[in-house]
Amino acid sequence: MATNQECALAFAAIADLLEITGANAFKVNAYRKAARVCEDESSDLGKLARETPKQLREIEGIGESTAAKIVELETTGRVAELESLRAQIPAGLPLLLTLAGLGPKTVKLLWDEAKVTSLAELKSAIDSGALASIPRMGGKTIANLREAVVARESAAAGPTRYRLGEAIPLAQSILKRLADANGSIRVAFAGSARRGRETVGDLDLIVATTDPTAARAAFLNGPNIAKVLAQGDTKCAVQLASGIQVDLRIVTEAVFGATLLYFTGSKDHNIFLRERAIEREMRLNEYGLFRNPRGWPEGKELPLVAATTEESIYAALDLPCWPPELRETYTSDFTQAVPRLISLADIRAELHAHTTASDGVMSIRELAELAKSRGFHTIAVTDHSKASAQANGLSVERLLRHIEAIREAEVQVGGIRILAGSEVDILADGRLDYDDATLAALDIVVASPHTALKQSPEAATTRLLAAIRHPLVHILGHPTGRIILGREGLAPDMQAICTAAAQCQTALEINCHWSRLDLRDSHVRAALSFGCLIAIDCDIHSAEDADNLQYGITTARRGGLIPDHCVNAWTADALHAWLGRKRSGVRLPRDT
DNA sequence: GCCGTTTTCGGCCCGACTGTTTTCAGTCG
Repeated sequence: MATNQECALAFAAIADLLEITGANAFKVNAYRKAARVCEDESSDLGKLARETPKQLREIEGIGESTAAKIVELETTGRVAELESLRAQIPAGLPLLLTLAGLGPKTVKLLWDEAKVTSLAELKSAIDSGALASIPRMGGKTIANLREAVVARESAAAGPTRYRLGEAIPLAQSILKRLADANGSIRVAFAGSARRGRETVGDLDLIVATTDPTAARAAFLNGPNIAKVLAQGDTKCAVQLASGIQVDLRIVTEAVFGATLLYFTGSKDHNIFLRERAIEREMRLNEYGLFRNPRGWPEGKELPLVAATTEESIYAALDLPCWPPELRETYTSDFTQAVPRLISLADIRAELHAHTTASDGVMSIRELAELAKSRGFHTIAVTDHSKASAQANGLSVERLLRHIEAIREAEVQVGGIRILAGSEVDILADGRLDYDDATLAALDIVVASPHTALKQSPEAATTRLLAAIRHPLVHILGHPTGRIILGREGLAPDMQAICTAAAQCQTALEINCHWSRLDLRDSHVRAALSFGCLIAIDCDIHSAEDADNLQYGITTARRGGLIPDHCVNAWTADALHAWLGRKRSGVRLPRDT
């Protein structure tokens, strides 16, 4: 079965190979866009290809040819065009495209003129001096190539990505230095980090300043810079010792919004905006939106329409101001009304937290005080169940004593509801780690998979459905168990999961830790389309985990979540009524 | 290859920086 990721990889590979052959650039772009769209698509492309292939064409960026290739991949496991391209082009060439500063034109040049077909051959061609006679191969270019080869050899295979929770603190520390520089007025990070993608390839920073020289110096003289990649008047780029590339744009305050808009992207959103500007006889670039009437004299300055804020530019284009998290291809229509997305301020309860009773570092009281300080009306204490022995999971006897301690703490702390709960393991076969009588003694049950995370999609689906349909379970915790850039986790049939979760009113969790973000954004979109409830929880083990809420919120916003569908955003009455419904003996579907 | 109140052809976003060049091609975002 072809996964969305496999479809994306196939299209990206076709794009790379076509590019090396010198194919039409728009055709190459179309394949690249198809790859991006496949990666972000929330429905299962393989399933669509099997059952309703016509629906593939309804996806923006998927046309007749790419839809046929998805069907081909699903039914035959291969794409003939990709195999044909691979037969024509040496297998080592696409890797060369990942070298810094090396693009398709140069790869083709090296292949044609120096018979370079692999990284090893490139290296020996550099060392032997064979490149010197090739047009446009000066000393500087060859030296840069040598450096890029060394960098590629020392790095792991493929380009490195960084998780959101690793990248954003880094961005903020550099922004602080820029904000402190003489003349600074505004600073911001943009790019995929601002859009909230779960991993980012680089960081894009913007500073509005009256003293560009000071901003530039503050940036280039920062700590941990391994290499300066570019240093112009308005644009600088460095590579940090950790490997991540950081780009900086230096602008005036008057154009800050236009620059922020442009560098936030996505690429596809920018193209949409610029095309919309053209339709209205305007031009959009990173310096602003300009009137561009037909017949305007060449070279004469265009009249400015808007530039200082993103809002003013969207307004001048007759568009609602789109939140960064939705500026992606999966927003099918940017002219529609913007949903009132959930935000940090909406969250009023934390429903997944651990204490020293299992593997947390805080006491019940400390947890409760932390939750109060955030203005929450409810905190749930959900320590691990007995199967999680590595996390000091609680036996039934310990759990019962823990419940008493929670009741006492609630009285002592005051001013906040402290729920007695458990993060109960979903065993590999779908049974829960406590019996029903024990679970019934709790106020809230979060059921999560922790082991057997490599089981088949079919087994995972059966397992998770059993937990979702269990009348005593409120929340399915980190449903796939994936670790970003670490492990794939379970791959259940999300359609079946969402259908059951909506029917049973069992909430699906977005686990806020930046290494999890599970559900992921595309799963949130799918879940909402089925009418599911969503929980956004920090899975608190220590106080700083509470700060991960921002990443869960960003993921929720990328999924289009509105407060009504998030149990953590409900009033205390609404939340406790929902929790109580599953404790009141109301029959819930278990076998459908 | 995709797309469509200029639709089945003919467009397709726009600019900065680098290096190799004397006016521009390639890469990148």
